[in-house]
Amino acid sequence: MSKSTQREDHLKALYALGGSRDGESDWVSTSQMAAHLGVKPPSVTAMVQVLTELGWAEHRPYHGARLTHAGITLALSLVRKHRLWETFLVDRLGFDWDEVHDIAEQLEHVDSVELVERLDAFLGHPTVDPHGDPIPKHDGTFHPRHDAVLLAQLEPSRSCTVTGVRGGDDGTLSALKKRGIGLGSVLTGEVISTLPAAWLEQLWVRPLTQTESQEHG
Amino acid sequence: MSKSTQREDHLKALYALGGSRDGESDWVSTSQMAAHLGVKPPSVTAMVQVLTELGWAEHRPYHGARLTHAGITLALSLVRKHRLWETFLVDRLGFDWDEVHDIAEQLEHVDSVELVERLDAFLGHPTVDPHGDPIPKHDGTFHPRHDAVLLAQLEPSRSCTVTGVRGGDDGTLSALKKRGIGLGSVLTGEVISTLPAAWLEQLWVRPLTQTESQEHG
DNA sequence: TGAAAATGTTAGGTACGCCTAAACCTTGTG
DNA sequence: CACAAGGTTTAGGCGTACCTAACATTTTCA
Repeated sequence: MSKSTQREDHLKALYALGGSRDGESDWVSTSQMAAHLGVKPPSVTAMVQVLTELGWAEHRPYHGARLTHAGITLALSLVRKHRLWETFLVDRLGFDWDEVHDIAEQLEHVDSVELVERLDAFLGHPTVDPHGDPIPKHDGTFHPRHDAVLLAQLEPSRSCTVTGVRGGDDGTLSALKKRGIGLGSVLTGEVISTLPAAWLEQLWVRPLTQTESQEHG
Repeated sequence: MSKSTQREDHLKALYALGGSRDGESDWVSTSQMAAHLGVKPPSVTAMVQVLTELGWAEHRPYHGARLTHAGITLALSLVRKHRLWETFLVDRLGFDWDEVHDIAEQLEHVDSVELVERLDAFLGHPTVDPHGDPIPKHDGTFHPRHDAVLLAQLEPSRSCTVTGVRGGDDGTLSALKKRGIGLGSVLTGEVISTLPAAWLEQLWVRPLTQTESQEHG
């Protein structure tokens, strides 16, 4: 595809690993990025230097890199594209939520602003993607996530329903599916205690109300 | 995008210029391809040699190149993808038919067989794209084109309706739109005589029956 | 605190796809 | 039938993005 596909991938890695709390992105090491992207650290160093020249990242040698404001804005537009395409693939084409990441990865690099906006409208301006992750709006802001907390933060033995999966690489997603867990699944206290500990930091859930809990025993 | 995007583009150029009558493709010169693709002839020579090694084309130095059977099959699957995406863009996202070529060009390089088949089903297994061009089936065969002939082959002063546009680069398409001509437009003898001669070889039309003609004077 | 271990960057090399310039057919015409 | 004009291929280079190996820095902990 286009020349800038790799730049975009590195930008996204920087966002995926460094996040953006209050418009500031965290420092990320080049080897972290390398692992995330499946390339070797020297390649990342080189690309980070390009991103720096473009004003999308800053690089402190031997310490790491992080996105600038301009970089965050750009990364959010990529995330937006990615999640809109995932929504299309699942809601309209009937893919399972654990199959769509790689395809969306390719679709998100298609270069057309008009396309993204029309896709958004076609999908009815969705606020979350099939993994429950929020879809950034055109201006880069998010729809607020209502009552969701990470499973790890839930009071012990409280029942809840799954509203999202953080990160969401296809490996984890199909593992979840094997256990019969998807968006909207109800998890009771007993079930939760049988889950791999790693998942506690990956599952977004909404605590069930008293009434809802009774329905599920 | 992926490494093979350029190979695919050269393959498509070979198909676009060499066609495929009864499973045989015509010889095409490298400079023709170069002009079509917007690159210089030596680049085409190099790529044609790659396609030859892959078994998708044969190359007679100083004479030209043409697709093998395997190459035709592959080219048809690209054409299929391209036309399905164009159909999606126009029918579902509401683009005009003269805006979609470049976007479809990018979408068609997304690598997923499953995606194409689901898209096809989602669109209701369309047989022609928004330009009226037939969409190859999964097995590489075409739905037969019913009564269509090129405008140049129409009996003089016979009225007809437009069923397709051959080639269909966006320049010609928007010129057509400016004249108010689209799929289904009715052309009378007088109107036809005012059209640029080049279009006579580009417009697929279906002659109107007696009854239909009377409705349009 | 001062190595050893871990991590990060620079150097040098490969593959791909493009370019220009030079060498090479093929062909049409005198 | 030779040779000029045209198009085609080969030769040599450039930019991107990747790699491995060598070098530099930071961190860790004896």
